[in-house]
Amino acid sequence: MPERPSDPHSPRAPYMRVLDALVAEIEEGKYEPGAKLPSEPELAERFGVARMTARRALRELREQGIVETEWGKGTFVKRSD
Amino acid sequence: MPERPSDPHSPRAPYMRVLDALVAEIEEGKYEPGAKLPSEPELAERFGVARMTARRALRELREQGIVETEWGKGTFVKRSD
Amino acid sequence: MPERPSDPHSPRAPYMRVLDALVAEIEEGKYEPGAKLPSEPELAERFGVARMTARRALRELREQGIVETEWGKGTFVKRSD
Amino acid sequence: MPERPSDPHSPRAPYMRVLDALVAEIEEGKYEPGAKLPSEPELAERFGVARMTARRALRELREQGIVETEWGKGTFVKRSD
DNA sequence: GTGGTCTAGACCACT
DNA sequence: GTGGTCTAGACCACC
Repeated sequence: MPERPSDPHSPRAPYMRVLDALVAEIEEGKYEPGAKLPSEPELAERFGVARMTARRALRELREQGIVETEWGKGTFVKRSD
Repeated sequence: MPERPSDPHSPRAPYMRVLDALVAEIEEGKYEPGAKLPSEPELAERFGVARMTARRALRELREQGIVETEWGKGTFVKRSD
Repeated sequence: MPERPSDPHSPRAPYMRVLDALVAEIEEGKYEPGAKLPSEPELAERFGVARMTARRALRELREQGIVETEWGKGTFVKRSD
Repeated sequence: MPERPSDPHSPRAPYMRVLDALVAEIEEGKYEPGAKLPSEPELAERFGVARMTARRALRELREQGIVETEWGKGTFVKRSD
């Protein structure tokens, strides 16, 4: 449950828009546990942001324990939810 | 299977982990001058990395003058330390 | 299935046994045009030969224009049969 | 797509083809001292090789002291020729 | 957006 | 059966 409504009145960093969208899609089950998220370039293009921004969103997801990243392979939704 | 093939948060890149381990073992005398190091596939399996990563560590050892590589034979600890 | 029985009386180089078997399988359609042949280690194990022997058979197939090899990818049955 | 990504029968490995071409262009003055070489992905596409192969050629140029690489910026022809 | 590192797998050249 | 090179793609650290 997103306790983070994207309030257009409160300035919100672009990476949070990506983050929120990914969190929502994971919760909706679009990306099931174990599934691979889109690559950084794909996320960047899809959300119309710089690659750094996509990376930052993924890092946030990682630090929140929602996904796991494996070098050279990709970023995956954690199974141990 | 290695539980965590490589931790992106680790302060040292995977190839440095392999490098450090080999340097330590050579210094400890596990591999004496003239001795043959394990083959690249063996190192890869032992450290849970791709062969290219094992190769990267061996290249570093070679450039540091610690080992010598002979085509089709293997990598050996240098005698002229 | 092998229409080229390996006659123990006529001395036949080991690589030719592999070669004959592969030619037969390609003609039988086991490997269709564009299909990937087994890798060198796989052929070596399957026929109980050294890897060099498997390689030599593949090279022969290549020189006969039956297959094409792409570096880093594999060996494939030619489409322009 | 490149018609023949790399010919295994070629006397020179693919990375040497890239290396030779770059050396020639630098000597011809196409890239003057201080100039930036094309990026790795660009070289890879131009020569029809994998990025690692383009990198291999650049590494050779670097070790020969012909170019310098700056992190996150690019590879440049050395001024102190 | 670059160069740096990594995965996983293939074939090549040589001993 | 080793080290050498290659493919095709990923993420990382830095500018």
